[in-house]
Amino acid sequence: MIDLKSLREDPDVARASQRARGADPELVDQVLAADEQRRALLSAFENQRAEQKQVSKSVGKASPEERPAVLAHAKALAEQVKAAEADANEAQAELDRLLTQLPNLVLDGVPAGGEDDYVVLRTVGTPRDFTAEGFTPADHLDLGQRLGAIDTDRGAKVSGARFYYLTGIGARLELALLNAAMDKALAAGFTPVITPTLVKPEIMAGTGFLGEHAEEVYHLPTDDLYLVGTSEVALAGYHAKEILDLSDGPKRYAGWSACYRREAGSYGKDTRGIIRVHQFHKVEMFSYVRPEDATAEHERLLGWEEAMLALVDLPYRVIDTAAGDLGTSAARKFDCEAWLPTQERYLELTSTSNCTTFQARRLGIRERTEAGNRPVATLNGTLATTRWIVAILENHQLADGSVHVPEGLRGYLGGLETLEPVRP
RNA sequence: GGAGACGUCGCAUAGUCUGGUCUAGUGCGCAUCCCUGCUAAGGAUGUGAAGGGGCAACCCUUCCGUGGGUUCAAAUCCCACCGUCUCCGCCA
Repeated sequence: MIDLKSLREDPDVARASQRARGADPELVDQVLAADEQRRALLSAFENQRAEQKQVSKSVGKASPEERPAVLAHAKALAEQVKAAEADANEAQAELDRLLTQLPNLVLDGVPAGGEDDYVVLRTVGTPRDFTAEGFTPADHLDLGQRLGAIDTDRGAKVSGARFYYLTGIGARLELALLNAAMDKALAAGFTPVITPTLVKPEIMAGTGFLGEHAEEVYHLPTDDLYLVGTSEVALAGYHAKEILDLSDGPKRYAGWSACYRREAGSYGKDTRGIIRVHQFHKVEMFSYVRPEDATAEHERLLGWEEAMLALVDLPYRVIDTAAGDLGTSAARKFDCEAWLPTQERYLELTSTSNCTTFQARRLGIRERTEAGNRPVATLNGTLATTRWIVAILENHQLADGSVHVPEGLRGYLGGLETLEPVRP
């Protein structure tokens, strides 16, 4: 949710933001109109209510002779107030409805346009030349099956398409990755957290995932709970309705959780292997910072992501996501994409978003300052996910189907240097 | 799953039976000031949140776990839900 007061003062910023996202700038004016309506009806209600309270109070003091007249007056007022309140509530609901449709304001410098209008900030590392090495790389599923690491057939048998088992070295590899990520986070001063993965509607809505992309989220109607698509949700909700003290610097949490995504609307996309799945694990960084520190924190989160990519020795690029491809809550987003040899394309491995005060305002997360309480800024970023296994297997494979273990991970795999196939 | 108790302004607590003077009292804590010749004691004032109006001083509305209801009027009465605790049952 964006700030109504600043929207009133300077609606052009919001209109420009909407245009950059390829969204409708008209929505801004609808919000402003609804706000005006709401304030008018609210004032009317409050004035009537104040009068009613006065009259009501005088009932007790009235003499027996006056009482019937006063009571009648009070009764009439009560009717009016009830109607006025209903009108004011309706106007408030309409404003809320419109306001929650408005996504966060994009920051200056974010490229305008849609999914393909990203800007490449840098490219790090060099993809291997498999032609020069004299063999055709196998894809991650072939490699994973030969290593006895990935079993998508049984995943489909038990749970359906886009489910999988990680077995043997596959399971160990995921634990190694996530443990490495947790260690990195710990070293950077994050508090490790294992989060709930089922959350209440208000938390899911507060993080902005029930807007346009509500279809992506699993919902359990019997209990009215949502399965999180990332621990960002639970970590954003962690301090909901709290007033924080950020005088000692940002509050940083590293969440470890399973993540669930319906992948609605991605039929036929990335159907092979474990690139796009309904359930995976992730270590996620989450920061609560003062609004003026958000941009610097965003750079720091990106830095820690790149350090993780360096640890597993993958070639990647960093992109500045275009406005139209930002989530509802994000004001800016950087993705790190690793090179995927068999598809000759880059694959998103991490994503870090600066949500400015958007989530905090919805969730009621504030900090106390001299000038009063104000919403904080929230940011998130990926440190590792199950998907990283895809890039690690493909980029570090050898001609015989074995896989070289990047040095940074060996300590988490009992010193193992090579993953050996268990079948041809 | 069954039975019961409880949920009040940072913390503690009064108020709920018997609806109106609750504009929610008191203590602690905190802040500012005063007094005091001293690592003490005392005194005064202030002390939450959200929203609205006003150039401003300031005023108004809402909030007593949440949401409904009864009533001219609800912290107080009724209903549902949530949470905490105790006991019993069941089970890891």
